[in-house]
Amino acid sequence: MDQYKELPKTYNPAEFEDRIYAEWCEKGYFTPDPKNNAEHFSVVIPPPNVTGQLHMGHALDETLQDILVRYKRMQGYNTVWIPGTDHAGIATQIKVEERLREEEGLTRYDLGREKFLERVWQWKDKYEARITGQLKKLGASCDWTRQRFTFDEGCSRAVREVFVNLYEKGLIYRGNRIINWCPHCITALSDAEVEYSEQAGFFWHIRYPIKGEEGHYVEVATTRPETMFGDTAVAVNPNDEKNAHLIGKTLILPMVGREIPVIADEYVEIGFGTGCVKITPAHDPNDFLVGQRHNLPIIKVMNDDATINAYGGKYEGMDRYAARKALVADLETEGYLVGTEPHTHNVGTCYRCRTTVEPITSDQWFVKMEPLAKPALEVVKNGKVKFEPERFSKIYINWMENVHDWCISRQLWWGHRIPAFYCGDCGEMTVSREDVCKCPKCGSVKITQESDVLDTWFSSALWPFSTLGWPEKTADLARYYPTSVLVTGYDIIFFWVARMIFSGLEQMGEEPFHTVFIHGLVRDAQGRKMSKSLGNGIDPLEVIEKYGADALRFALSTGNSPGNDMRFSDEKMEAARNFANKLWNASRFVRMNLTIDRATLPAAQDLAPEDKWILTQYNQTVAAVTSALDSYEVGVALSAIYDFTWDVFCDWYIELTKSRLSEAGTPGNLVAQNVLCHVLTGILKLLHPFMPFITEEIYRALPHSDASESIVLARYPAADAALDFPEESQRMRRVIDAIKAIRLRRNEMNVVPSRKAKVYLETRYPESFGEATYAFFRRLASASDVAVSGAFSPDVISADNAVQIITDSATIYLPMSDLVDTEKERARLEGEAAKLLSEIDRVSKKLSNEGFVSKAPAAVVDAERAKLARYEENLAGVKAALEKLK
RNA sequence: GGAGGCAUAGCUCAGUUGGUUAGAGCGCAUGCUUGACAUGCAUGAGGUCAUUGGUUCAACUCCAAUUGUCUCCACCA
Repeated sequence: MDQYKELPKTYNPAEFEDRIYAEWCEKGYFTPDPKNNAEHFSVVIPPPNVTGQLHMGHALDETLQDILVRYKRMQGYNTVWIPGTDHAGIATQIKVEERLREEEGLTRYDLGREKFLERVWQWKDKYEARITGQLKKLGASCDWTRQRFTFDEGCSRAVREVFVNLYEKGLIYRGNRIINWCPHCITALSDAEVEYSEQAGFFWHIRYPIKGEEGHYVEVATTRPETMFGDTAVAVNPNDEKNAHLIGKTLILPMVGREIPVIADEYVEIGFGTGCVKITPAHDPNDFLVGQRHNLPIIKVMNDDATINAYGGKYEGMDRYAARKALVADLETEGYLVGTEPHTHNVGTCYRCRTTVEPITSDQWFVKMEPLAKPALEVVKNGKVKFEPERFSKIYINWMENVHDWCISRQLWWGHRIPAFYCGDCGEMTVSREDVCKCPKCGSVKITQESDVLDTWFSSALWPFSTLGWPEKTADLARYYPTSVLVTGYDIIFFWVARMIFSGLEQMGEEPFHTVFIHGLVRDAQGRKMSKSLGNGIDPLEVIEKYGADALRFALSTGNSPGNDMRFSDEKMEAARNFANKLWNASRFVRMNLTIDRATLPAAQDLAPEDKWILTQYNQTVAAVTSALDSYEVGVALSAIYDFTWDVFCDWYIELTKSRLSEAGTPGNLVAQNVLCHVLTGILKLLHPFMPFITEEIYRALPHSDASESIVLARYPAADAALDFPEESQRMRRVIDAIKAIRLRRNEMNVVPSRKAKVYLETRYPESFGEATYAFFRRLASASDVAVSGAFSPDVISADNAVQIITDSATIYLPMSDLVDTEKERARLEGEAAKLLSEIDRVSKKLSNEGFVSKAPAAVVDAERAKLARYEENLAGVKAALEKLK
């Protein structure tokens, strides 16, 4: 066998991980065979932003996806995982601008739109390459022949198509509405892009003089006094007895001198503050609505960079905060300031640059959400799209039910330019799939394209079908849409998942995926969010370098339960690496004992009891792992593999085979080799989706009987009823229990392993303790010899010359009387008897409960009865032992 | 204001439809170079499963309330 080779003495992932990944790519394993007519399993990657590099959150996301993808691929599905990156409009533009400023002292305006965009494309190429490199390091089995970018030609065509579609249906409109404005990024933001944070501020109480009533004022309170330049009314609640008389009066805006009316609107809460609210339609979303109801003028007092404009009079040109300070001082001097009180409130900030956003009226493009939200709600409510875990569907529904129209225009340069064209002569606007050079209305060629670009999430929303070639009717689209599962963190349900769902439904008429598998955040060892500002981020590449990609993947998937955050620590990495090392060494041991060059599972009649036992355990593990993976319980699946590998296979089965392995050339030796090989190969396959590299490396070194040259293509194990041997498993269980009991007693008595003692086994199950098992006692229980009998006569072994151990299936005597303190021994036995008595009491009470016996399932009742019998038997044994002791 | 999560061993966390004596990793203790692994082997100590009540023959598990804690959404000038 040509792949057959030695495993190096130490586990050194760096030695083989890159090499193996390169081979996988070269062989094209990740590109699905077009002739494979099996059911499809398709996944699109949540495209990482080309702003930088992958962090631990990405590593978790990709690991989970790769586990599912590899699992399904091994199960024979026509599997594809489409990789790609996101152009990340604002985020990337900010990064490039920052670098431009730092390195060349330039702004984007210095370069101009075209030159600046060239720089961004250069940046994109660099970081996209870096990200794909990281994905490969991690072992992600993406189909790189299908790699995409949200701003590539195909995606751009898709974006344009969707935009025009929605526009033609009246679902995209242009309007002057209040939006969130980031004065630093100089662009509009959608609601989702605003993050609120508590900030300390003040309530300024200001009085507005009533016209014609010298000495009378209306008092209002505000947290943003500088917006008063844009006040166009003061509102009171018409049902407010205290203030109703003010309605219809005219006020004079202090410092400005403009006259504004007092209006009635129920939006004002009676009893809160003075009950009088200044209305600034241009700078507050609620005031904007009030303004619409009362046809109030909209006076915008700020420029795009949040400096005050001409409406601010002498404050013109000042920054909003400087103007606020100056204005408050002036109001105080002039006697308009009634008071200042500290106030903490939630302030909206830009999710990219943290600048406080300014609500501002502006001409922007919007997507009308109501008609889109309806079907998007429906598919989640009727289960066509399932969230895993289910609770996230509530969060989704709650958001979708309260969604506002989506502001999609951004005053940026980096992004999909809105396909609206304006005629310089007649002012006609044309929205078109093709670039417009001539005005369709007046024929003028003075055409300019809308300079705004689209929200980056507009293109990500199309990702599940734009990556498959839409709007072309491609084979991929027919085969892989809808995709099978979307894996992502709960933090982008609104930004992305929701928008993909309504976009998919609207454009494709079908939901973009059936399942949304949500995971939590990766936190640091103290449970804090990893962030740049805290500097507690951990670079996945550094971890891979130190421990290997497999260990990183293991650490990220073990103990991970869907939707829950997890902590990441060095400790976890060490545990992961130790497991990899364990597997490596166990494999090395198996490998060095092999003489066969092809493993085949022996016929049942040739198998030893321990073989049947391990096969049964293995089979149960396979069933547990597949069922866990089928329900996205990645952590549960992995822990089943871990336990089986370490505790069952390594700690027991390998030990149990050692005597047969030492007898070269015997039939038993060959059987042991074959079973070892079979089970180890099975472990590798079960584990491959989680730890792809080490499993591949070992797989190639084993003489397994699979036809496939790579474990990537091997068939995932399936539970097999023919491998269940309950009878033999039970027998083996008794032997193992006896060995453990002996070890325990010896340990309690501080007997060193080198001191051997004969084991006398008194048992009702002599068939469980056949001569073949004696070697196990010698090897694993420090037995010098073994004798088995239904009952030993007192002249063979008696209590005063032996330690007695009572187990469920045997009474064991160890002739080590010199080590026994009779008093201690009696105390121990009495303690055991007491414990058994209390258990017997508990169980018999349960069994004498009429309700339990009649209503509980028969199997449960039977189990309790068996338990009672066992306890009673053990108690009799303990009592007999006590008897003998005196 | 609305919604949701979490609360289990010293620490970090599992516990898949209610049913053995509630598990793991790390840490701790004791003993071991027992044919691969000290990144190891063996053995052990350690938990009233936050509190209270309810449903049930049976509750760590389901329901309600309470307390603590974290998060999301909305946002009152």
